[in-house]
Amino acid sequence: MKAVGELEHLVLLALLRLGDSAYGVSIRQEIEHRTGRDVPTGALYTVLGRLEEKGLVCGRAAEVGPDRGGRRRKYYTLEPSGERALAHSHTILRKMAAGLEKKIEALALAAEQP
Amino acid sequence: MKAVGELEHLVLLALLRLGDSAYGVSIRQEIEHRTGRDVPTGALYTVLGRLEEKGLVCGRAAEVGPDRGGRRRKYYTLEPSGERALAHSHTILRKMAAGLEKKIEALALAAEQP
DNA sequence: TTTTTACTATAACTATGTTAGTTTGATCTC
DNA sequence: GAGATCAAACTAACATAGTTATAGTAAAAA
Repeated sequence: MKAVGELEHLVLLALLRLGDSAYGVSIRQEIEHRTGRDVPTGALYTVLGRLEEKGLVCGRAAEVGPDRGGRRRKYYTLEPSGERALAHSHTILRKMAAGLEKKIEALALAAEQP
Repeated sequence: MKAVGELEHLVLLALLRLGDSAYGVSIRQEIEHRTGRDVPTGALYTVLGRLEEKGLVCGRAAEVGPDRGGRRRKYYTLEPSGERALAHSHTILRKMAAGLEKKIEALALAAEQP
């Protein structure tokens, strides 16, 4: 099985987290608020489109628009193949980092210092 | 700070693990044995080259050749900026996956079933 | 009817990953 | 000492993933 890219990985995690309420804006916020990683909106929609093409996620337009103004949301959910891809990539990284957690945490702390 | 790619991430983790003894072949084996992810040798050398260009790792040719036959090894070590990049990418992923470990493990187990 | 709000979309580009080889330099066998 | 063969690094061309800058859609508010 193929491993997904870095941003794809984050988006799949966001979908797992958000469940029913995952659409462009909420996905973006979830990633940015939780990790601080900037996700340009264009980047997000292109990866969502590619994940959909690959059959890893499924997107459907909402019945009604947002509370005030605005285009219809498009909600995304994980497909079984998306769950597998996520689990696969996650597992590879976990295995490779196993036992290094302390070291990596020390590096992260060191990087914060002036 | 920029996040590194998926294979770059794995290579940086391998360097942290292997310390002094990291060169093309040992890096490849470390990743494959530990995770099962296939790393074509060509792919590995191109990412090592690119990580070196970016200043995240430092490569030096070994003084002597291998035990029997063969071209000189080129040993790689992490530069401070490489340690920071690794810690950064690792932390983003960790934050995004925090609290989902059980769910992801369940998905991984489900994927193994027939 | 113009502006503002809330959202999705995309083309063109840059960066990362892969494939299918080639090259280098040593040692072994004859 | 002329291949064979081993251990390793390298490369060009291609494929996939990520980013930028910008545009489009649809509704409510002014």
